[in-house]
Amino acid sequence: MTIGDAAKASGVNAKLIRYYESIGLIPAAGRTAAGYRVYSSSEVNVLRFVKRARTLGFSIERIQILVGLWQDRSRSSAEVKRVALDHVAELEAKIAELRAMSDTLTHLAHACHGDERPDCPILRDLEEGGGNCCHEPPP
Amino acid sequence: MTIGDAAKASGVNAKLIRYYESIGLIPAAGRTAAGYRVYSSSEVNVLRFVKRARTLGFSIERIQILVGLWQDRSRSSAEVKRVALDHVAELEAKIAELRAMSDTLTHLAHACHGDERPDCPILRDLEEGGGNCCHEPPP
DNA sequence: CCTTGACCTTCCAGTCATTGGAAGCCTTAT
DNA sequence: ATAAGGCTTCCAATGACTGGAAGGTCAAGG
Repeated sequence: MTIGDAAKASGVNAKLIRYYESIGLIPAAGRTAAGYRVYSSSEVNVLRFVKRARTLGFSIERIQILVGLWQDRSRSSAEVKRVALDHVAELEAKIAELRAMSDTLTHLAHACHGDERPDCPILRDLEEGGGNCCHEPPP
Repeated sequence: MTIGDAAKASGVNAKLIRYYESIGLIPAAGRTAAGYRVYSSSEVNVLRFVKRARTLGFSIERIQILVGLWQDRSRSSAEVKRVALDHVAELEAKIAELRAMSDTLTHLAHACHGDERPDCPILRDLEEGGGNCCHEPPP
C-alpha cells in the first residue's frame, strides 16, 4: 500500500499522513527501494483512529496519549476516561465562551433596527465596551 | 501618549497594538522625533472598539469592516446588523460542532467504567470510527 | 557626567493543525 | 519515447497572537 492507498483507506489526506509522521504522531512508515512509503492495514488502522479522534476534537498531543493507551494492553480504562473528560471540560469551556458571545450579539442585533439609518446599538456597545447595557438603569 | 500608555488605557497589549498597525487594522500612529509612537484619545477609542469586538469573537477581517462602518456617518444599521448576524451564524455553527463532540464523548465516557481494567468503550469507538453505536441493534 | 532601569524600536521565530505549491524522481501505460 | 500521474522533499502561508534578541531613548539618582 502506497501513501495514496493508505489515504483512501483511512480517510486521512496523504499530505497529512506525512505531516503526522514528521511530528512523531505515527511512526515512520517503511519504504520501497525507490523511497516510497509503504503501509500495512494495521498502520491504516492507526490512521483511522487518529482521524476519528481529530473528528472528536482531540488535540494531537492528547491523541498521542490515546494511541499510546490504545496500544498498551495493561492500560486502565480510568486513564482513558480521564483524558476524554479533560477534553470534554475544555470543549464545554469553549462552548460556554462562544455561547456568551453569541447571546450578547444576538441580543444586540435584536435591538438593532437594521434599516437605512445609521443609529445602531451594536456599534454603541462596541464603542462603550459593553459595560453599560441599555436595559439597566444607572444607580 | 506612548504605546504603553495607550495599552493601559485601551486594554490592548503594546505588542498587539504594533501588530494591529502592521496588518493595517489601525492606521499607523504618529511618531516623536525619536521614533516613538504617539497616540491620541481617539486612537485609544479605536483600540477599545477593536478589543471589545475581539472579545465578542469577531475576526480581524470583520473588525476592519466594523471599524469602517463605525466611522462612516452614512452607514446603515442594516449593514452593521448583517455583519453581526453573519458572525452569530458562524458562532452557532461552531457551537453545534463542539456540542456534538462533547455529547458523543460524554456518552462514551459515561459508558466507560473508569477502573483499572483495560476494556474501554471510548477506545472502541475511536477504533471503529464511531460508526456502530453500542445501543443500536443491527438491522 | 554617568549609570541604571524602564521604556521604546525593529525583526525573527514559534504557536496549532493543516494546506498549498514548486521542483524533481518513479512507475505505468500508450 | 513520452505522457500522465503518483511519489519525494522542502518551503511558505493560514489567524491572531506571543516571546525574545539586539539596540536606541528617556528620566531619575549618585
